[in-house]
Amino acid sequence: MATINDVAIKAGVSTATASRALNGKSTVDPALAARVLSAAAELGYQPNGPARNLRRQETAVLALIISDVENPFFTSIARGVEDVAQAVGYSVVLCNSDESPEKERRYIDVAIQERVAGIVLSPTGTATNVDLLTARRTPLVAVDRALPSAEADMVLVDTRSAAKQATTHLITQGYERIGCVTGPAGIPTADDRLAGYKDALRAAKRRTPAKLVRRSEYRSDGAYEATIDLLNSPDRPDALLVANSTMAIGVLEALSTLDLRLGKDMGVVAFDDAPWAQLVDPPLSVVSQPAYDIGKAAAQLLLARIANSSLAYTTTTLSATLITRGSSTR
Amino acid sequence: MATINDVAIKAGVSTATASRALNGKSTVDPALAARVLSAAAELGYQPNGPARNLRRQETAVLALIISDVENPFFTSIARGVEDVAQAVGYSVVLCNSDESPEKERRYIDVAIQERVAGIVLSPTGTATNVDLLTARRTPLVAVDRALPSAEADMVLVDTRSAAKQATTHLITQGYERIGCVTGPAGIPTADDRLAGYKDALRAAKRRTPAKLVRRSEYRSDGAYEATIDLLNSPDRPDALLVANSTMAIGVLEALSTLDLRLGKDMGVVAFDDAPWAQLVDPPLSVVSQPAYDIGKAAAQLLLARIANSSLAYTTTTLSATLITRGSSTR
DNA sequence: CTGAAAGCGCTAACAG
DNA sequence: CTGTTAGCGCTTTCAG
Repeated sequence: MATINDVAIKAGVSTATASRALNGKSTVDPALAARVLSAAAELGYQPNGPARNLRRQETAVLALIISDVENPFFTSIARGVEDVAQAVGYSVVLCNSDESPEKERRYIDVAIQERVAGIVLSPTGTATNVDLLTARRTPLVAVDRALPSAEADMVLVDTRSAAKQATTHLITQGYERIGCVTGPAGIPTADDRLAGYKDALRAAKRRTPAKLVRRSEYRSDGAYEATIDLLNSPDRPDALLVANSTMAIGVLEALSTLDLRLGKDMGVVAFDDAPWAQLVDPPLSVVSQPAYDIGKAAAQLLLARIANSSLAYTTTTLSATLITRGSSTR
Repeated sequence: MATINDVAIKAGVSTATASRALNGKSTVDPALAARVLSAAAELGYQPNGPARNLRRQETAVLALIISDVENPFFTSIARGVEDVAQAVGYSVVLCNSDESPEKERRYIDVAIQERVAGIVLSPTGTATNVDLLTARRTPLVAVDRALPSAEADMVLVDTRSAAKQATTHLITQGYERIGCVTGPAGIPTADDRLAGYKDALRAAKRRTPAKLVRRSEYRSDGAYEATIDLLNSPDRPDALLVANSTMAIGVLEALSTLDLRLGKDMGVVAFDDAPWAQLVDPPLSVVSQPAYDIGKAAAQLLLARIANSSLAYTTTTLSATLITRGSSTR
């Protein structure tokens, strides 16, 4: 594999000049630069990234560690990050922690070892440990879920008030016994959405019976089981707030299993406007989160911090939007 | 940031010994090794990846370049690749080419420059150029879509015969005028599925009117437009074969816009068993592809080739399964 | 079993 | 504007 030295020899210059020419430094005689460039092209020269990174002590790579590649919410974030990063010449590598603190931990290690310029992370939960990152002053932006330590920028969604709003909507629509299917305790979004749900019931002077709440992993099969269990309980709810779109799939499957009509027998509002939300009958009411914008904002913050590490840490909170469709109307 | 030299000094040994101990070489006095390890822990030592990679002239990183992160088919492949790679200590970085040959090209360059150990690629189409890779003998496995050059392993699906089978099913169900909504010309899967569709019509001695075929990008909005156009044409079909699940969303939206009943007015079979396929009413008939297994097989082939570059190139073809549900029954 | 020393490919002082 | 040279942090001969 051709090295910069090969290019230099072929162009009849020193490696330093070759390097300068290849990197577009202005301080090179145009004629020499042209020779270098064509020599490089002829040899099919590709710079050696590790060598360059070692020497420069920096890389133009961002790591994006997300908790579930199969969730459209996170892939939208990924596109936001990617678009911003690409525009300024950074590459993005995507890592899937799969809601597993160990995998997350391993990817954080890899990111440190590869000396990425910065990390966008959706923490798996309270077990997330970013001490390594803060100790090393690796730029970090947390998305979707807050980090206990404030040593990072964060881009969040006002998920609690959105949950409250969605629940209030269900109340207004005349549902009497509203339940909630949410994610595991310890995941901020799961807890916040549950809290918002309770806020709404409290504001409406309703009791908030623990019997109407179920938790499971953020997965459709878990949500299916949880919903079946909930709907078979003596005090079956007549509406549900569901904490994400993956879970919504399980919930809707459960309704189908039990032959309950969406909207009429069971009002449903779910977080995340999945691509299929309007295909079910009646269409699914959702809390739409600005996933792409989250990714964009996160990448911008990260790049800003890479450029200037002394910036104050910020928390950006974006708004979610309730979109009411047929599934929450009788 | 602590280097291996700091660790060595703290442990009172040479960097060579520190390196050996850290890498678990057997030829180190256990007592010294222990000293090194604890020194490393105290200093929070993290190896410098670029330096190691530079010296070793190899990395334990695989690149996975897929054409659409938002398509569940590709994210399933990603999980397959990841599970196999993780198990043997390789990391996987995911790159989203977004069906764009330029982005794909850029990511291939990045992968070469970072000297990844190997690449799993779902080519964007005929424009894909892997000459750089073959010239450098970078191990490469193509998934989902064949590469013209045979200088790579491939893991494919018998998509043409699956398309034929699906179309034959629609014929058997009594649909008279079967159309096809597929992807852009030049993308092998789009062309193969169309070819399989034609195979079936020919086998049934039916004419294959070009009027019943529409192409668009592999996206829901494109498929929506294409379907509206198709269904507004004088010879509206009464059934459709749809080339992937992203397009299926657009097709189903179009049916809804035109107030056509799925199954009854318009039979539909789509490729890919998306998570939501059973939620629509009636449930969507699909051609289910073994995406996770594709990823697994691809990673295994890639690792085998990394270990032994002289292996013969292979093409693995997995089978897709037709799953008939309500959307293809009157 | 351990240490000294070389060198992976590149960039950035520093001279000229 | 160009060349020489040092060295990024690590692994790996090669001696001892």
